[in-house]
Amino acid sequence: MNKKRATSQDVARLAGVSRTTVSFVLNNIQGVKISEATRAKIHNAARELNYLPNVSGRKLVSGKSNTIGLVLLQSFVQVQADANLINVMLGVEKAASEFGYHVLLKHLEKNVSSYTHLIRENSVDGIILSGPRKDDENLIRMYHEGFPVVLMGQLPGSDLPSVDIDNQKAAAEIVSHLISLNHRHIAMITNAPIEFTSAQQRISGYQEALRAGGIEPDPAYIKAGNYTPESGRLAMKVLLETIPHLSAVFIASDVVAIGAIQAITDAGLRIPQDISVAGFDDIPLAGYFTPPLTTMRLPSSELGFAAGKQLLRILQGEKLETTPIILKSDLIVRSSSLAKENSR
Amino acid sequence: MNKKRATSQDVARLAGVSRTTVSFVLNNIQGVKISEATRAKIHNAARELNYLPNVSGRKLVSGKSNTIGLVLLQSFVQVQADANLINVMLGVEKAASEFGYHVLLKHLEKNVSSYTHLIRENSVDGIILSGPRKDDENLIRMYHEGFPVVLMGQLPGSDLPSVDIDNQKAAAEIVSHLISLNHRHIAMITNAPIEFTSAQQRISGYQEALRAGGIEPDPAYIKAGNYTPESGRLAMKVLLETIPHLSAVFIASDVVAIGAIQAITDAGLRIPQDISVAGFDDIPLAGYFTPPLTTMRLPSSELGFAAGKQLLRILQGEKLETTPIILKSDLIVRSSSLAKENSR
DNA sequence: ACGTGTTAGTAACTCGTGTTACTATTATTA
DNA sequence: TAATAATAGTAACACGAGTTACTAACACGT
Repeated sequence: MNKKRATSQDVARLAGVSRTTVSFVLNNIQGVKISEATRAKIHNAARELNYLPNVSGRKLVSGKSNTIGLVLLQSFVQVQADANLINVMLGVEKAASEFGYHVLLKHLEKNVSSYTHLIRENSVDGIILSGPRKDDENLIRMYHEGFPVVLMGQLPGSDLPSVDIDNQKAAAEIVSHLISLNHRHIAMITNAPIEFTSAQQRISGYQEALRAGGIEPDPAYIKAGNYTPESGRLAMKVLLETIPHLSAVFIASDVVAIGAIQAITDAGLRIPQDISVAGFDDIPLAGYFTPPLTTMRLPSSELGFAAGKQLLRILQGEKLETTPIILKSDLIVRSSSLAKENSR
Repeated sequence: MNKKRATSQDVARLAGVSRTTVSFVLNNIQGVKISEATRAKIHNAARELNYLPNVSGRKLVSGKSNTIGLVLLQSFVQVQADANLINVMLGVEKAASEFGYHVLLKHLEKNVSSYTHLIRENSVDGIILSGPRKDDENLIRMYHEGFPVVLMGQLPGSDLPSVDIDNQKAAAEIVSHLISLNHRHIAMITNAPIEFTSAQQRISGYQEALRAGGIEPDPAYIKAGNYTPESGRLAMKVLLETIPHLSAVFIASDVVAIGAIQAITDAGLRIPQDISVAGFDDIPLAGYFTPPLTTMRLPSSELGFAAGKQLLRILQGEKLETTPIILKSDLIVRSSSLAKENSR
């Protein structure tokens, strides 16, 4: 059935040389003298036998796996709702394959610290951790023991290498946009439960922008979403019922926003004439919402690519400053936000 | 910096036994007599040293990598637009981890046959191929040489193991739904360029349903989409301009559908009063379109899980019939489809 | 006392590769 | 011509496990 795959021994035999020479030639080792003639013989033999080095053997001696782990700690719903995640993953994969690395995918909803196994058993050389949790004391210890890790998203108070967007600044920017349209009563729905770092940072940005615009933030204006459209619908319903004069809402996730939009429409209000809506993420469908959604575009595949590259640098032994890499996001203005008439 | 990880030799030394004994005990080999006392000593030593077997060493002798490859052949836009893909991926990962396998992720937009390397160099034991191309003659040869492969989606005319939905039946089902609502002039927009198998199968289903309803299919009623909302918008625009009496449209992708919906709305027509719309996929946002979209729900994570499980069965040496595994999809009726008044 | 079994364990080999240290041959120089 | 250097290549070891074939020690029955 399955023909035995050729080993370097087979190549050596066919070329009439030693295995050592084969290794030297095929790996193109510098500073070793081998005649052009034998080199050619070896290359021919390798081609004829369809030889590919067995990675296990190679790994064993090198101690490296040439593989990086991409570990997703998000819950299943969270992963499902994150339309940008696939881009992040492909970005990581792209960075890895440019360096000749493979990507091992791991989803750990529970048993959250078992990713350490991956490194300790030498399945991967390093890990990109998406969705790190604050309560993961394991992680910081690992890092200080020298485990190569790069975080997607930040862990406040730690000095681990990370790649992220500036959530606070991005949130501030889009809320400023709403303020510049004369809105004063601006509510917010978070992307995630408020204990999550990204939610907190986006809240901070929202508050920062309000203060900069001379508006005192009111906690009652903030409701928590949890990734899903339904959570947005419910949060928006509450906001509409409890906040008078509401004229704009910033929803820190496009997916949550579509639920909020439905709640607004169901309440008989028009977007943007009665209420302006701004989202966050710029998922591929955002431009096709009713109405098309003003939002912040995140550089998702760039995030993945940067994280991959950063990890590979670490693996290559480069010493690099541990300042987080922050990529910038762009305000995309569409028709869901509109200058407020003085009426309402 | 990075403390050397313990080897089985270290464990043996600490327990005062030979490495062989350590291997026997930790792998719980049946039919080997080792006293309870030594067993305990070894387990204690292993725990104390935090011992994990190095996979490279293990792979080398076993010839197995305990890893399966998940290879995506879709183009970047195709991946981005496929909101269900992430579920498929997690489904595969779940199946793999239940069997103690890892998942290697590979995206090959070009250089499409280089996935064979993965197996030949022993990086993975088998492959799940998502988005197989018909022109990949490589693939069939590989399969007959005994390479373990499972396809996501079918390759017509081949007998490779595959996991898929019944595209034709699902399309027929949703078109029948439209017919049951008295629609007679039903157009279609494909999910992908028509050379793609899934597009062809869905077209067949559409035509089958029409014929079953006593309607002769008209090629002019079919336009091709290419994964994106924009392609749906353009296709729908053409349909609206060229097809008289049009009262319903089946769009074989929810993402493409949202573009079509925009085109319909832009033309001043109402959904579903003027035109009924049905999609395909039931992406998480489909219930929040304006109006909520009637569509077919695909068992995406089940597809991934089934594919993973099937591959693992093959790797376990089970001989199984090569009939494709077909999972069923469900009609989800929402408000974008409505019975036709006799007026229009 | 002798052979036979059983128990508890180990030495030595294997997997496929990378790499160090060494040798045999030929060419060059004093 | 003898000493030296350069060239072309190899033997032997290492990596960390799994596994086969073997042995030493003791118990048992006759």
